[in-house]
Amino acid sequence: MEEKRYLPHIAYDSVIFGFSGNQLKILIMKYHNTGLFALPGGFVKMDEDLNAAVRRGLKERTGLDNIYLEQFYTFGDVARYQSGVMKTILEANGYSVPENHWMLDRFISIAYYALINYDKVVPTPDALSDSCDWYALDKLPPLMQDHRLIVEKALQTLRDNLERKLVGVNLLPPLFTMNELQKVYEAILGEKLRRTTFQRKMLSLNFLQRHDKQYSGKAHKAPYLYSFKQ
Amino acid sequence: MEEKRYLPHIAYDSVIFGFSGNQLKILIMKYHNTGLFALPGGFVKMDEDLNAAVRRGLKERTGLDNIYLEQFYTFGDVARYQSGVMKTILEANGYSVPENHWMLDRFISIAYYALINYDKVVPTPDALSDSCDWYALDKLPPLMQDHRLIVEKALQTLRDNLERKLVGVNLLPPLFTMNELQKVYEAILGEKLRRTTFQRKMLSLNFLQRHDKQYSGKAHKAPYLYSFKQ
DNA sequence: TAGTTATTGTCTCAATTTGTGACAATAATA
DNA sequence: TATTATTGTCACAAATTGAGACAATAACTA
Repeated sequence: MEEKRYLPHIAYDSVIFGFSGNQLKILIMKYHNTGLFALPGGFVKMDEDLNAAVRRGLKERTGLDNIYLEQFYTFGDVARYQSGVMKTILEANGYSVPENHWMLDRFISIAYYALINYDKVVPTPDALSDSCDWYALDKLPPLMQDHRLIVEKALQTLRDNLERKLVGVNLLPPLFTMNELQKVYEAILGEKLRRTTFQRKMLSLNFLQRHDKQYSGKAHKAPYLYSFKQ
Repeated sequence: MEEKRYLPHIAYDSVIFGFSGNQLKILIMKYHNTGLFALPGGFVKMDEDLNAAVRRGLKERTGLDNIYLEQFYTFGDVARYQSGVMKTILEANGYSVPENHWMLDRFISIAYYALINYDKVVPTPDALSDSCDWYALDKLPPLMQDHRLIVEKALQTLRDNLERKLVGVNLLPPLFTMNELQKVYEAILGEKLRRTTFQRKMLSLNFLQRHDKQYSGKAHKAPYLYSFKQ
């Protein structure tokens, strides 16, 4: 936490989405000895691109490179600045915090969301936290500061983008069935979709490559596997 | 330009769209004695909400409150920081600039676009610039730093949002004809639209309130005037 | 081995939306 | 009174989407 290395007043927060058990989940950090839950976030080094800083943090939390990442909003209200919270966290970790410590200042935060393959992730806490875990969106713990709002805006943006881009595939492994893709869409949109209409729509977009069938061992017809073209 | 009053490293830029002569235009500042053109922008006071700072700047440049405003991206690459440019501008205005002046630091910039009624605006330069003028999008002067990129991303976002929200009306006066609205859409999308389809679409959205006809003095049927509901 | 079960791929038809042109209505002009 | 330019609306075709039907099939059951 060397003071001079980071841009003051500037932070980022990331809403990292994964898909498991037919549910949309996100990664949440829990800070040492405080009961405080927060989104994974961090600071930008003096000579580092903003996007690079976020990818660096993502790599540390998930072990993954080349993550689908999108910036969606910058939160800049004065009210989000509560120096007491940061002080609590730092002191719970044994730091003695001078009044004018840079981490107690007001921050604006650039928020990103990421879509990753749940199975590939090894959630990893940082120095200040004792866990980094998946939480289903409807079972989030109380989050510190305005992080709840950030999550909601991330989900809203993801929904909006889902209809324009084919981002849903980033939550799945390279090969997936049409039904799995539909479940992802249903989890994101929060509504049931019609099987035939969904399949027709997806295929008409010409972004899916069909592969061999997947024999699941279940007593029914085996579905095709698909991958995302390009 | 009192140093302590602004958050360091943080700026905003605004792409202010207006509609005139069937063209989309934006406001561009020209700095004193430098030949440099730039987007209107500014800094955030220590105790000021980010959005409030942008509205404050908008008010100064246009004279307007209650502007339709949307944040669309935060630019945070290291490469956008060119201390030489800022130094040139400051020195051309007679400031003597110490090496470590806060305005020469690296900045990240939160970019917004605004939609306003062209006729209501009184473009007003700031202390460092000698003009603030409308430029058609296809006749922009060379812009400093990455401002060209910011404009392009603003236009892209505006296009994307046009299909989801009914933002186009913000570029028109309170009462407008269907044809005027169509011209706005065509200017934003950069393509001709079909009259009947456009009219049917707009009316089906149920956001338009029909008023009396507008007698223009032209030799043809007078069109209805519309306003935006709510 | 033949029937059963659950799910899948595909097809069909209806309903809705969009593309395209036609045409009468109308405000000012000649 | 005819002409002109544009508008509001309608009609029909084309395309897309909604909703269900049904045969195909992988594994299980008996």
